[in-house]
This record gives sequence, C-alpha cells and structure tokens, in this order.
Amino acid sequence: MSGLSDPKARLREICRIAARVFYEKGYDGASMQEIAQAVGLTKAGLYHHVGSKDNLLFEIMNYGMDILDETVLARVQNIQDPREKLRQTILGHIDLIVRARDLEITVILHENRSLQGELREKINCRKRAYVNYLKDLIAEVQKQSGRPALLSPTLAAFYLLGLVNWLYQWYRPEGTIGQAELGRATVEFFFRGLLGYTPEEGTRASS
Amino acid sequence: MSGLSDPKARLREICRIAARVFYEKGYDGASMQEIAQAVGLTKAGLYHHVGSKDNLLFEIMNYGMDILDETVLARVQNIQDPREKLRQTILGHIDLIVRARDLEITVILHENRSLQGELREKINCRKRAYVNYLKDLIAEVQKQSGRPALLSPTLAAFYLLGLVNWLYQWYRPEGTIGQAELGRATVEFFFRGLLGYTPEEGTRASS
DNA sequence: GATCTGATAGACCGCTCATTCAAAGTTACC
DNA sequence: GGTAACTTTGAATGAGCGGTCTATCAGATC
Repeated sequence: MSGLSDPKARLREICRIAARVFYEKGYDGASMQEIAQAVGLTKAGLYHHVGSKDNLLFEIMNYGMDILDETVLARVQNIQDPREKLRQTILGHIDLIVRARDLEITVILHENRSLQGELREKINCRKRAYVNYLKDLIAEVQKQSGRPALLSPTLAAFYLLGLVNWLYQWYRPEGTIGQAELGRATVEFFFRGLLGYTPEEGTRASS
Repeated sequence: MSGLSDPKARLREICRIAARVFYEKGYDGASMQEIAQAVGLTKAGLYHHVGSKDNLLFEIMNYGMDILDETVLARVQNIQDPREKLRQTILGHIDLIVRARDLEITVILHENRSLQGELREKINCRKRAYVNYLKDLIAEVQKQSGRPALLSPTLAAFYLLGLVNWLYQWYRPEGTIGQAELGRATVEFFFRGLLGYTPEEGTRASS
C-alpha cells in the first residue's frame, strides 16, 4: 500500500479490493478480516479507513455510481442524436459490467438488502437518477422514430437494465462472444424490442 | 406445524418459509435461529429436518426447479406451435417471478455463490437443462419465421433470462402495471428483439 | 527537539454463528 | 399398556463476527 498518499485514492483502492471480496463471498459472507488481509492491513488498520462494514459497502456503491457517471454518462452528454446517445450509453454500461477491471464494483450496485437507512437512500437516489435518465432518453428515441410507442419508456428502461445487468450472470469474456459483438447484439436486440426495428433498418422498413 | 404428517410436504413447507427468510436477509445474512423461529421450531428441531444450512439451500433450489418444471414446462409440453410454446413458457416463468406465493423460491435460484460442490453442480445441471430448452425452442421459432436469424439462440436465451429474472428487482404487483400487461409487453418485446417483429405483426410487415 | 496527525498493529470485547448431543415428548403400532 | 420410531428441545461447543482500545511509529510542522 505504498505510493498511495492521497487518502481518496487510498479509499478507492480499498473499495476496489473489498468489492472483489464482496463479489466473491457476498456482503454477509465476506468478513472484515478477509478484506483486511486482501487489502494488506490488519482489521484495525482497515477500520482506520472505513468506519464500518456498512460504510465500506456504501463507499463501494458510491464509487460504482461515480464510475458509471464518469465513464458512461459523462461521455455521452455531448451526443445530440438520442439514438446514438442511447446506443453509446448501452455500450458504456455493458463495458462496465463485463470488463475485468472494476466489474465487481458495478455488480455490487445490485446489492439491495444490506445497506440500510440514510446510506441506502443515497445510493437509491443515484440509481433512480440513472433510471430516469434512461427513461427520458428512451422516450426521446421513441419520439424520434415518428411511430407510436410500442411500450412505455419505464418498461423499456427496466428491460434494458435487465438485459445489461444480467450479463454478469452468464457472460464470460473468454467465451465465444467478444465484447464488441455482445455490445452490438445487445444494442440491436434492445432497439428492435423498443422500436420494432433497428435504426439502421428504419429506412428499409418504410420503403 | 401440526397436520403435516407427510415428511416431504413438511420439508416443502420448511423450504417455503426458509426461502422467505433467505430472500429477505440473504443466505449468509439469515441465521438458522431466525429460520427456526419462522418455521415454529427450535434450531435443533430444524436440524432434524434439514441436515445443514447448505442442504436447506439445496432443497429450496431443488424445489424451485421442481416448481419451474411443474408449473411451466409441464404445461407447455403439449403445445405444438413453437411460438405459442415459447410465449407460454415466458408467461409461465414471469408468473413464477412476480406472483406472491412462491416468488422467493424462484428468485433464490439466482443464488450462485453459497452452494458448493456436488449440490451446486446438481442445481446447475438443472438450470442448464432449462437454458438448453429455451435455446432449442428459440431456434425453432427462428426457423419457423422463415427469416435469417438475427442473433444466436444462445444469446437470445440469455437475454430472455435477463428480462425475466430481473423483474424481481423492480416489478411491484401493486404498481401501475398489472401482471397480464407485464406478460404481454415482455413477450412482445422479446419477440421483436428476437425476430424483428411480433408474430401477430408478421403478416403486416410482409405486406 | 517537541508536538501533532495520520496510519498501523496486537490484543481484546461481547456477541452470534452453525452445529451437536443427550434427553424429553409425541405418535404409531402391536 | 409397552415399545419403537419419530419429533422436538435446552444447553452447549468451538469458531468466527464486527468492532474497539491502547500503543507505537513515521512524517510533517513549528
């Protein structure tokens, strides 16, 4: 743990490592002793950095939302075309779920049970903001299509989250499907479900 | 716990109740003491019926797969039309996930971490059988459409599982969407994603 | 050097955990 | 009624849990 003089960076590193332990053992199944060992400290040393196990989970989830903001939302915010924006959002989200580096952090965002009270509400608030962002963007895409909506933006947003967030249950990067192919297929599947066609096919269907 | 003289039925009732506790607290977060209390026994009494916590989880998951077999697969097996068979499968699966009675049992099937060794492999084997059933059925539906497949049956099967299995994260029966509407919307969304159209729309798209 | 702060550790605390055991209670059968 | 089988219990076990406390050390600042 040398070379990490910035407390914030230190905490993030601890979160990253702890997230891996939580991912593997589950929140309740992972002990602070295990996490401390993984981090390279004693338990008391770990407690210096995080107030409690609960607080550690909160920090990890908060960090996960930060990552989502920084690597997905920030990158699409200047895209004007709603379809392209949605497409890039999906690809960015998939990247988080399946890429090796911080996948545990993003997956742990689904841990709904253990965090309680105020901390839970903070994370839920951030999650809801993401869902609302998706809803609004989907509504724009539907409007852009010039066709009657086939389903509500809310339903579509949750379907999208199901498609993407379930990936960690079955997708293996070393499997037969590359990440780019997965991204493409998922985007297309989703757009067909949403609009009845994929935007590239739109012109063909109207002729 | 009177009136349950059949040991098998007894075990099932214990599974049902335990599943609720596990659903609420998580496998690791739920203690055998809590489960015993919920069942109406002491901990030692509970251990008479289940060998261990692990074994209880296995029994619950096995029971979950039984329920899936009995209430979904058994009911569609005489349907000849692949599309209709797939549709009914989806609706049946959704019913398990969102209906009140045994939703905890079916949701707990996603608990991948805690079960180990031989028991885990038994459940995984049953799960794989279901995935393979979906794949094969999807492949039939694609073939039936007479169009080139837009994505592999494997991908489509996992997308379907994502859509359905994620429902428990967001769907609330008391919300604005009734179960029938949810089922219809999900089936349609999936068929559009799979085929590029919903089978009822097929004739329109070709004209 | 003195003081302060942040970081870390060893030892410990009170409690809970899954599981077990001997004993007691209940039911079924002859 | 007697007996065997089944069911349940109270108490206990050893291990492990999240968290705390005192002490020490290193680095920064005056």
